[in-house]
Amino acid sequence: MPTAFTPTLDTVFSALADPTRRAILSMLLEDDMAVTDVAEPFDISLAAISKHLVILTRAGLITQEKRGRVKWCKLEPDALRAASVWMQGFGQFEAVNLDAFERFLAVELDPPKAE
Amino acid sequence: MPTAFTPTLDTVFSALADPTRRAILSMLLEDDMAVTDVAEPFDISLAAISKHLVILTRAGLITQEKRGRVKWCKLEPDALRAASVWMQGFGQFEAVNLDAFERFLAVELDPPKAE
DNA sequence: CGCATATTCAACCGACTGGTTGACGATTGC
DNA sequence: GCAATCGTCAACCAGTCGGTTGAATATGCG
Repeated sequence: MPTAFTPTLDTVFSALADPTRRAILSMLLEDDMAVTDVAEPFDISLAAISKHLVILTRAGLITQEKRGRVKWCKLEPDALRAASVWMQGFGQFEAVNLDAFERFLAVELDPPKAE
Repeated sequence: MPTAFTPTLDTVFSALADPTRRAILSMLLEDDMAVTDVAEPFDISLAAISKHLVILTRAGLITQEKRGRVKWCKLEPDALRAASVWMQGFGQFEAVNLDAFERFLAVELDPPKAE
């Protein structure tokens, strides 16, 4: 049974490290999809896709809901927040010599625009 | 020899997927460090740390410069930009909140500091 | 009911990972 | 010169990863 997974930076970053999984996430940005439809554009087996979806689920990046015999995959972008925050701790790295907390405040007051 | 590494999302995310490597990056936020000093707080061999530093270098997250017999490690936070932008595509996470920052502190700045 | 569809399970495979140890080249300092 | 220090290299190991195939489990449909 799906015990309550507690996504960590480890699981999130390693889930994101695979290009197939990132592509799946991008697809789910458009809309929820069934497992078979997720698999369709890829050249690998359905079982392999199923495993990727398990990994994304354990990372909290998607949820899956079974309706009838179809399992729908839904993006959960909130799971990226902790990782994003972690990275932003490094992002504002100007010449100023800020410690981690000051840097965080700077990010919070003036969030970087993803250009 | 400055082999032109072309850091990809793959290399960056998989570099970030390891807690030891994230801890190293956090340590380098404070200041540049020699390899031996990077290794000091960890319970693993110097050779293992050296391998981690190679992975961080190939991801573009740090650079290393040898002065005398000491090799200095320097954080290169710009390498996070592409990954950060990619993640921003999924969530309009507005300004980060304090909960998220506390998780950042608890999880990532917890590991032992090198003095 | 019986068959097709949707998805996972189980076993297996080769490649990669993170770790070890010991030897090694380079540099420093007595 | 010689010994200690800094860091990497090479070989090895156990475990994980991404993939396969084939069987199994649900569910829907005619």
